Amino acid sequence: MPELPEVETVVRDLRPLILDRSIRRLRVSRRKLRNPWQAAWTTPILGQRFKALDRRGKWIIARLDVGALLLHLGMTGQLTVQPASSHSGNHTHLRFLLDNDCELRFRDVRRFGSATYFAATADLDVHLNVRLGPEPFGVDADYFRACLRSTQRPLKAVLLDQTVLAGVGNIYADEACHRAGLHPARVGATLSVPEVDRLRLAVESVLRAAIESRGSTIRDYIGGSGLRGRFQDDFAVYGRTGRPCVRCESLILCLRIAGRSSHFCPRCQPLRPGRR
DNA sequence: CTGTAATCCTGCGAGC
DNA sequence: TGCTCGCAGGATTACA
Repeated sequence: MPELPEVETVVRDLRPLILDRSIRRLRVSRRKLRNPWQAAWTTPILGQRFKALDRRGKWIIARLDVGALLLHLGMTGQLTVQPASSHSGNHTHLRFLLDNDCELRFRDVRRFGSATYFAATADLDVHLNVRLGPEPFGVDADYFRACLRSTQRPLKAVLLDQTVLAGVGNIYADEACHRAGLHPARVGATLSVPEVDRLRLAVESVLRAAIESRGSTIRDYIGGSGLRGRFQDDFAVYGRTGRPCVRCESLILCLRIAGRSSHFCPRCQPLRPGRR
């Protein structure tokens, strides 16, 4: 669920709520996340303070005095700070009690999320760098052109590939293709240089706009302070199958591309490059 | 090597 | 109303 704009919003929300706060206690549910929390990680983090909160792609890095926590929200993850006395919903898997009687809570219905403690931040950097390409802002034009020129995969698959760009998911891949006027099934290598450049700028602009709106809430997503996002109101194609294109009024179609539902306007985003 | 499909999990809406 | 089916924002692995 959460893609880059949602994760960025969570991180921004949480910074003033947890930085320089120490961890008094950690409670772990018995249900296992994708990477089950190891009992051996609990004692080392007790008493430590949150020193920084960063985002890399869709990953959240909470740096402690020693080492760091690496979190991923998966499809339904929620990371919030609430008074420790308040009711924590079901599927709350981690509860970090802070020194101000608030709790940092990790809730995840589908349990596709993960939380890991790295005692050595060098290990964490390696872990991230082998999985992730550059952040999708200010991307080098030659790099992105090379990524597309060398592949037979559809655009949709390239945009979802975290080793090409870190942070784009299904929603923003579709929205970026629409902004660029490119069909999501177009094969990467068939794009002209201006088309590739258009796509790179479209990705950047849609992500910036979504961050401005605190991300998109379809169902589960909430920010670190519990607020919903607003960008779902600005979707041009995602989840708008059968409704008119906001630009040309053609009906939005939905196809399965690269294993994911992909929404596009057949007129604004022709599969065969015609005049446009 | 490159690209696609199955897998992990729960909840919800559509359709019968 | 109640049931089953298919699908959902992600990442990893296993396979063609």
